[in-house]
Amino acid sequence: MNKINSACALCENKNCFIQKLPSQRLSWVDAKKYTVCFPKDQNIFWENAEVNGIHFIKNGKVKVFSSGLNKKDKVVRLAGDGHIIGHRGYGAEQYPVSAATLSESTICFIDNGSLYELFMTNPVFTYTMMMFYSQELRKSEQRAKYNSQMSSKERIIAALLYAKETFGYSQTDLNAQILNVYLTRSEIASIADTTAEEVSRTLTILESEKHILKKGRNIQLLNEKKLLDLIRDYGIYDNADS
Amino acid sequence: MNKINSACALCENKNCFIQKLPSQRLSWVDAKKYTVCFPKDQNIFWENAEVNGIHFIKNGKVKVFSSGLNKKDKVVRLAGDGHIIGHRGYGAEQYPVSAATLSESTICFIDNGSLYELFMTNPVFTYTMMMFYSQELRKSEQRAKYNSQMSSKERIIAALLYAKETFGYSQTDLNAQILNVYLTRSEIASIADTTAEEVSRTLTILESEKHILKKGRNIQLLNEKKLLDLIRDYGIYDNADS
DNA sequence: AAAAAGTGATGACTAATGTCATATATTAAA
DNA sequence: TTTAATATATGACATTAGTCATCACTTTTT
Repeated sequence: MNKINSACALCENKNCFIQKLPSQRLSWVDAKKYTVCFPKDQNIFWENAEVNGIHFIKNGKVKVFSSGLNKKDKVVRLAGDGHIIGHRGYGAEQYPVSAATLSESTICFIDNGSLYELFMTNPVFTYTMMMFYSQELRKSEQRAKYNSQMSSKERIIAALLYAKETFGYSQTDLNAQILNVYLTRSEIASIADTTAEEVSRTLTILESEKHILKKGRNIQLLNEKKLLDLIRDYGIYDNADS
Repeated sequence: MNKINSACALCENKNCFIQKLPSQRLSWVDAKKYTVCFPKDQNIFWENAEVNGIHFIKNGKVKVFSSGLNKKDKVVRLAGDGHIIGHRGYGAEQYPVSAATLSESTICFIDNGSLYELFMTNPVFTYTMMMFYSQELRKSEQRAKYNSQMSSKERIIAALLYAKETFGYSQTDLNAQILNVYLTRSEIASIADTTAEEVSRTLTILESEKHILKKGRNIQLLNEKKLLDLIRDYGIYDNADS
């Protein structure tokens, strides 16, 4: 967790939201931001903690989740390079969710005050940010819709494709389409709104149907298009863009 | 559907978002907006139609819904006086949802171009709007969370309380807490992510438990607090504000 | 290497809730 | 008013998916 600030202008991550600011503004951000490298499986912020700003993922893998009372945690979102986290809390007193790293991750933080200054002086930036929220809202409700209409099997497939969408395939073995993230059965279950047992069973079925291959802790998607076809009726990826 | 424009400055609805603009800006809006009175059960906009702007409910009752393929429509949101509709679509090509009136409603419309001008020249307005989106996102995910953790009975109670939250009680009989909106069993089911039959059954049970009273087409909440207690564990109304 | 902790797979069982069928109200239309 | 159309209530049944229990397999710790 060392502070490792560097100049936004030189940042290799051009998907970052901050890059949408006028370039002369970037050095101002450099002075305000706070960049930290988190090891794997570390909380970035906690549900119900005070909201102090927004986090920008320079690189890494993050899950955003909220805790049910009796039941297990619910993974609300996966986020990777260039994505924002903590924006759900922005404008509220406390975070409605927690965030934790799924792998070592470098994350930049900008505090509320600095953000407000940016928002007040850069209408296009603010507008872009607002459009991002609008899009997130659409996605959230899209997901709510298919959660209520899909079978557990379909939701599990959707969760696998979502993980692929967010983190892509492993770069070590480019030909094999191996998900570039390790998620426990419980975590997949949580994304897919079901139980770990159901995920185990379903993955076994999907493997027997030659849709996936379980490779140790990792999952290979043998035919992404076919998987997509199994759930396409719901129009999930119609307005996908992240 | 007559155009019935009037001055925003004189509008009795002070909850409207437009009222957050500097007062000298309101007459500018007057020239741009388009106010229409819709009869009951009329579509305001359609899913997949081109998005041309945002609608502001001056007064009335509206449901926002999206159509599943095989299954029935899903009610995404209820909206009343002062609420915005169509903001989900803003920034996208097409509306992800439809909106229809549940009662006669007067609705003001502002086109994309005018909105953009407002957003570029009124940072506080834009910021407020962004915070609204942020809040809607929190609510949407809060709802997704409890949809996945509550029983159907609890979700139906939550739907009733949501209708109360949005439209309040009937003004004709102030002492009786009669929901100020008529929703079919199917519509309630759609809000509560269940079936019309389950709603019928559950309402009968809730009546036998003296929590509600079915009065013809309307529903009376006999003890709102008790109903709230039945679902409070989920923290649904913790950050409620609409 | 052995032990312990965590994770995954799978069978048996249960409970919740969706589906279907039918009867009954209620509202709208003829 | 009669008829038709729509909405609601309720029973019987089917099915999905959750729960519990057990075993096997991995990874980490000692």
